Amino acid sequence: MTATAQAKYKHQARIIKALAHPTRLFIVDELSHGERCVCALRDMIGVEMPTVSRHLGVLKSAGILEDEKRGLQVFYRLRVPCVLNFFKCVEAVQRDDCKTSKRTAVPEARCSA
Amino acid sequence: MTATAQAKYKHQARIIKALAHPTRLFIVDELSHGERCVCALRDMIGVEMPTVSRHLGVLKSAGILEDEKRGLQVFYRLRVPCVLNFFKCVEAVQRDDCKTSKRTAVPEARCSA
DNA sequence: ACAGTATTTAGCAAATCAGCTAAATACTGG
DNA sequence: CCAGTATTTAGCTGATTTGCTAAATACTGT
Repeated sequence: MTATAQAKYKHQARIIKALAHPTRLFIVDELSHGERCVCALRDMIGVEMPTVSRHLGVLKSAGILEDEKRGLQVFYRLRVPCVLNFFKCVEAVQRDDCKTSKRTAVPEARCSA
Repeated sequence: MTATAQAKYKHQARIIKALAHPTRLFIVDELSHGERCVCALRDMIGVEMPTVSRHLGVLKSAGILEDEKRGLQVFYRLRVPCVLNFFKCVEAVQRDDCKTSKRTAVPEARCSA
């Protein structure tokens, strides 16, 4: 593996790693319905504010979210909605279908994410 | 967040976390071209065999890879090819486009992963 | 300016992860 | 069965991550 390839995978891993946490997946899922302030997310998730803030920071610095301060509150929203499609593929992994094998006549449409 | 929702996100996070490492991304990318034995991957990656084996184990137990032993060698292949589409979306995050904003006339096709 | 609210930053302890070496396991050929 | 090769498992150390509390920062309304 060349040095440039290694740098590429490292950068990509950082983005995927930002999604690799239950709380952050919930946040992304929730923000797919529209922007939310930190306090609203904290109420839904049920952890302390600093913890939510840190998770949001991870997603933001990965480039997945963007924020906007309005008054006292900071609102976060999805910056790159295509991450929602990750869910479809993850479900495919869970369902045990969408395999390479030809014998399963699984419609590729369901596995496109 | 309900207990069942929490369990769902936890399981999904485990799958995504399996992909969240440069070496494992390389492995997935490489296996998109066909099955490979552990020794071939080790040569390409340049780390010790046990390390490669561990990475493969992580991907396998997440349900992303499957393996088949033939003689002395173990061959790994993608079990759920849709994970390859992750790369497209990750590139979109890197490119800074595919945003929610309407002003960028970005074709959604490129952002579908 | 002050008091109060929303958020972030700092710093700590527990848990998890990544790579290594050494040892165990699985298979092949003689 | 024995020697040799491919792979996995165990066990260690250092680095990273997570969630917490306490403190700092940013803004609003009076």
